[in-house]
Amino acid sequence: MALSDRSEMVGFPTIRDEVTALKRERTVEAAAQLFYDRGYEKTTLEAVAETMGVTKPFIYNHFKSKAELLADICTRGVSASLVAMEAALAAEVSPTEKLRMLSRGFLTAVLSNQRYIAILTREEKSLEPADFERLSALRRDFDRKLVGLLQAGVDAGEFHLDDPDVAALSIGGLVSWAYVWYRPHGRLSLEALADEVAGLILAMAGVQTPTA
Amino acid sequence: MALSDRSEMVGFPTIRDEVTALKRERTVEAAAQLFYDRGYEKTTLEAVAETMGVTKPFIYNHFKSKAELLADICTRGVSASLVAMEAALAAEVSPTEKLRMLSRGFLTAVLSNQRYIAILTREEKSLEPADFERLSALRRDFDRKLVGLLQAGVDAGEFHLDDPDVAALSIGGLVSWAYVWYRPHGRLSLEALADEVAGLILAMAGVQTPTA
DNA sequence: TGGAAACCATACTGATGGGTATTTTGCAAG
DNA sequence: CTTGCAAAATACCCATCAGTATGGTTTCCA
Repeated sequence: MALSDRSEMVGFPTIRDEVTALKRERTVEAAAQLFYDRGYEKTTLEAVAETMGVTKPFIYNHFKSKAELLADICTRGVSASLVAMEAALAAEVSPTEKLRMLSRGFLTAVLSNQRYIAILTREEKSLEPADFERLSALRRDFDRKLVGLLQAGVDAGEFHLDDPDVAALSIGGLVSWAYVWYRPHGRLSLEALADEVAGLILAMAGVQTPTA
Repeated sequence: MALSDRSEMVGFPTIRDEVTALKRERTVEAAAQLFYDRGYEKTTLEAVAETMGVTKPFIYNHFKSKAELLADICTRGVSASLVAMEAALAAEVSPTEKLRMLSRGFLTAVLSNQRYIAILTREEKSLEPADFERLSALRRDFDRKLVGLLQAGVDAGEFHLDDPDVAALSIGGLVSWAYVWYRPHGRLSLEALADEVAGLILAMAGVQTPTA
């Protein structure tokens, strides 16, 4: 109502918006930690608020429902994976090197978003139908692109695969499942792990290079 | 109290016990279907009872809590996987053939227990701590045995792997994740799928056999 | 410095659902 | 037919929690 309504000046004002964004971010982080540790349905928004030192209405000022918070969390892991996919596909290298890049980038995306990936996997039934559909579409997009990459490698004579569809699903599963067993301070660094896994995936694709 | 108390005559009486077992089994099946479709926390025991044409106390006559029902469901998938593992290890064949047997058997176990595996993966946070620990131990046992098999293959010069631990986790993930994408009446039969996946896993292990 | 608006806390509501006390039913033996 | 018992149904309790109405407090600007 006020004349000095800033919300119309798109792209301009910031301080306030940045504060708002920060609060959203902190809320997502706190919620993700608890959803990851205890599960979505067993986590109350009051518990989330408590770990942040605020109360429930604080959350409702930034998210319209618990499910919206969940959707925000779930979107992150999928988006990161898709970014890795796009980066690999955009590189001007052979299919073999694209698959290596993808494997490393995808695993890195999954593991540096471990909580978010875990929550998506476990709690997808709690998403609003619209969000569920949106995320499913992103996953299908990822799978489609992976099949395309594998097929290109087969056509180029670099990969040897009977069935690129099954291979794509297998690779997707191998990497996606890593959220289950990965521990941040384990024996191998994320880098070393990414190299190992990329080697396994290339071997699976039938690339004619004996294991490094 | 009655003199003719049959419950003491272990190994004998059956009809009544079989009826009880049947009721438990039907309850588990109905619950698994709903837990799988809607999620554990979003499924009420009343809904489970309704699909069976009974009411809630019926369930409480056979299970002491909702969590016990969940534990029963979750145990099935892990047990089936372990059976497949034992069968492969017991066979008197080369590591390569053991790994092929294991791959086929493990995938078959996962996919013919698709609902149970999905529920275990998604709802493990809702298990009683004791059940969670018991199932975690079974999974660790499975992983340990898989590492052992891979190491034996490396030692025999049949497999070529830098890091059997990472390879074991990768194989475990590849197969376990299949519950996500498998559809019973899809393009490939379970048999054909098992062959495909076994081929991919052998390639990943560095077995020197060009893809079939 | 005044004033308003955004923001957040306190306190509440309403519905849901796990679990149970009590009653009823049905079956089996006498 | 009747008595007895197991098992299931009806009806209930109560703790929990998503979401909200209201009132105080800080912040931002004139």
